[in-house]
Formats: sequence, C-alpha cells, structure tokens
Amino acid sequence: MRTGWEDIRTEVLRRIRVRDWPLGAMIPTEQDLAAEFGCARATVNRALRELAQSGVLERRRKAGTRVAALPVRRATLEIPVIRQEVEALGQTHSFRVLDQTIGVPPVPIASRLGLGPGARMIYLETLHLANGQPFVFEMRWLNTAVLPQPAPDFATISANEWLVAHVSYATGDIAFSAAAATPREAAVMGVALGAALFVTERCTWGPQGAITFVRLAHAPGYRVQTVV
Amino acid sequence: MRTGWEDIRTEVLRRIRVRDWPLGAMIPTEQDLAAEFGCARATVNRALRELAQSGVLERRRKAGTRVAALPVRRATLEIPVIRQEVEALGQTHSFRVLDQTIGVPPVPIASRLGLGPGARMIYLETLHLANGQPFVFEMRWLNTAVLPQPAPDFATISANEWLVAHVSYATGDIAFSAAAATPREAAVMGVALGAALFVTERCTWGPQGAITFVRLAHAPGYRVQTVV
DNA sequence: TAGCTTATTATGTCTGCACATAATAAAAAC
DNA sequence: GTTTTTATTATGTGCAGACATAATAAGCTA
Repeated sequence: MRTGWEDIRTEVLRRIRVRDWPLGAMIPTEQDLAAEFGCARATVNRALRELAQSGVLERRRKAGTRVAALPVRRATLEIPVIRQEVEALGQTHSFRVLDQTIGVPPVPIASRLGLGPGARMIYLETLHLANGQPFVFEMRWLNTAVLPQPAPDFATISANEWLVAHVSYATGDIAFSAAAATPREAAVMGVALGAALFVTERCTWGPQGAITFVRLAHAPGYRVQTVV
Repeated sequence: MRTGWEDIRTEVLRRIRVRDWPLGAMIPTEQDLAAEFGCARATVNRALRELAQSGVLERRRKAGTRVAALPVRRATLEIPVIRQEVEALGQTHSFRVLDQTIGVPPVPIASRLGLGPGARMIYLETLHLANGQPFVFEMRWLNTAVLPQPAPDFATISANEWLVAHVSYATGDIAFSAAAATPREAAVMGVALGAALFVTERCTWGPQGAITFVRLAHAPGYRVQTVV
C-alpha cells in the first residue's frame, strides 16, 4: 500500500488534532515531510495545499507552513434552482408571476449592482409554490442592457431557470439574513405580518456587467444546510 | 508569458460563458486541451479539477468531462469565531455567561448529536456583546464525556474559543434559518417579542463522538455573506 | 546604528513520464 | 439474442527534476 496524498492529509490532520503540532505552530517543510513519508514533494504539496484551502493550515512562501491559530471554519453550501429544491422535497413546483414592469430600481439595489441611478430595469415579482403552498416570494431586477434577446415570456419559464440556461456562469455573491414579513409579503405568502422570514439576496454579474439582483423571501420553516 | 493553470481555468470558464461549450456538453480531453494550450496534461488537469470542485464541470473516468447541465452553485462561507467577527466590525467584544447548569438535553438535540436520551451535558447560555450592545445569544450543550479535562471557567474564556483551541478540528454541520424571538430571547437581547432573528445551528463531532450543539440567535440586521 | 543590497530558502508551479482506476465499447462465448 | 470477457480510453495520481516567486535573514555600506 502506497502513501497517497490523501493519506498524508489524514496523517497531518491527525497530528494537529492530537496536538503533536499545536495551534499556531510551524510544521516541517515539504521536503522534510516528503522524506519522512517516502514520497515526492509534489504529493506532500497536494495534501498541504488542500488543508490550507480548508483553513486548517496557513502557508507563506519562504516563511513556511503553520497550523492556523484561530481556525476560520469554511462551510460549503449548495444553492440549487428553486424548482430542483422543491422537487427534492418530493413536492410539485409551480409559480405565478405577480408583476412585471419596467422601471428604475431603488438606489441601494442599483448601487450594489454598480449601475448608475437612471438605469432602467425589468422588475419581476414571482411567487413559487410547492404543492400549491407558497414556498418562496421572489423579487427580481433584470438589467435589460445585458440580457440576451429576445427575452422570453416569464409567465411560462421561471426567470431563475431561463437565466441559468441562457446567461449562465456568471460570478455573484449571496447574502443570507432574517427579516420580518412586510405587508405585501404577508398577503402574498399567507403568513402573519411581521413573521420571521429567511431571506436570500443574490447579485449576479456577467462579462458585460450586472445581470440581476434577486431577493428571495422563504416561507417559515426554511433552512439552509451545509453539505457534509 | 507562459500559460499557467489559472489562465487555462479562465479560458475554459470563458468558453462556457460564451456557450462555445454549451451546458451539458462534453469538452475536449485533457490531452487535446494540453496540446491546444501548449502545456503539460497535469496543468490542464489542475485547472479542470478546480472547476469540477466548484461545480462548473462534471468529470468521470473514461467518460470524460462535461459542462454541468444544471449548475448547482456552490458557495463558500467563512464562519469565524464570534470575537473575531465583532472585532472585524471595529467593535469591542465582550460576553456574559447567563446560565451554566448540568442536565439532560431535549430529545431533538440529543438525537441530532447521536446521543442516548439519558446523556448528561453541560448547558451554557452566553450573551455576546459588541460595543456593549447585544450581538448574539448563544445556547450551547456540551458533552462532558468527551471534553478535555479540566474544563475551564467559561466566564473567563468563551466556550467558542476554548473549544477551538482545545478540541479543535472536528467535523460538523451548520444550518441557517430565521426564527421569531422567544420571550427569553426578546428579554435578553432587548428586541421585540417575535422579532425576526437570524439563527445559526451547529453540531460538532470529534474523534470520540459528539462534542457540542450550539444555537446562535443573532441580533436584527445580521447577515451572512459569501466570500467572493 | 540605520538603511540598502544580496543570498538563502520554502512554497508555487510546470514538465514529461508512468502506472492505476474506472467506465465504456468491442469481441467472444453461450 | 444475451451474457460474459476483454480491450480501450479518459481521468486520477504518482515521481523526479527544474525554475519562479516571495519573504526572510545575512551582509555590507554609509
């Protein structure tokens, strides 16, 4: 049985856990470890690189490698398309477009997307249902300037999926928070005014600039969980 | 200027964005790409491996590499220690232990940690303050069976940090949700009853079993954001 | 002593080659 | 025609060597 990079990763992790190598301490160089494990430096490198990426180690050229002093945990979340999310629960997904207009977005949203204050965008309000029950209330601003033409009928295909299929692979950031249900949200989703809703906000940029801002207000009981 | 693996990753991503390589389509083999870019196969491999890890590509031996059909976005969050989080905002962190007892945890918590119904645990209630204002209300159950002895005075050092420094590097899962403030939370944090709070729940396991369950109720306005 | 320049060194990355592994396609056996 | 066996092939991982890069330490100068 050879020692692969995963074995080395495991062994390094073990030594850290057992405090063979305490928090904040330097660990041997790649060369030394390679000699100890009887493998190439590249193999050790692969193992240590992965550990650094997950926040367990801190590496700097010439300075060497040390065990992270205050290990910042890194968690990975999966953000699926809403339809998939509903269907994964064994329920049926449907949606209704409640509003579709063209107008100027609120300043905070425009500035977050890096757009001027006069930019005109499509505003879209969609209610997603799971087995007919309100699941997510979606408020979306779309940048007409960068959308592929022709734009579809959003009553037929969810903006969510159309974007994934036609704009695709853009960068973006996601933020999670909690908010009290506004009167509109309460009415649309059938919850009490002020109910605690889980809110997801996403900004998406493509090669040509900001594409969309979306705010999702999830029905009570919604949870986001890390992948194990 | 040489072509490094990051250049290749960028170029591959570009081709996917531009739909040179459509969603779900196969892309050339590592060998072909290496020939095209004029580099070693290992370099291409490094680039494609990273893209597969972030969910953009799907790879299978012999079958080849394809662009993910339903791009499940993967986002990475950083979960720092609370003190770090407060100090990163330029504020001063302090905390008060409100309760410390020994008892049997509620069944849902015990079962989530994989413990029997009779397990005795330390229960700890801590209020974290930022510049003297309530920041997080922490409810924590600690498994006495696996804690390193001696346990410290949790009024002096936050359980959060002591665990990181003394138990360290365990696996765990994290869940986010929104909840209405309970009477106790409302009183402790000085918010209205039923206010929308952002809730983080974490289970942590070590080599010898479940270590701790913690529920953090964050003050209104709290956001979790992905690292860009 | 302070400030600048010059080794030194650990990690970062690349190359070219090799073999392992898993999944598919083709061939053979029934 | 169906099942089993045997290539074939793309990715996964390994090795040894090389050079690049960045940060530190040592040495030198003013």
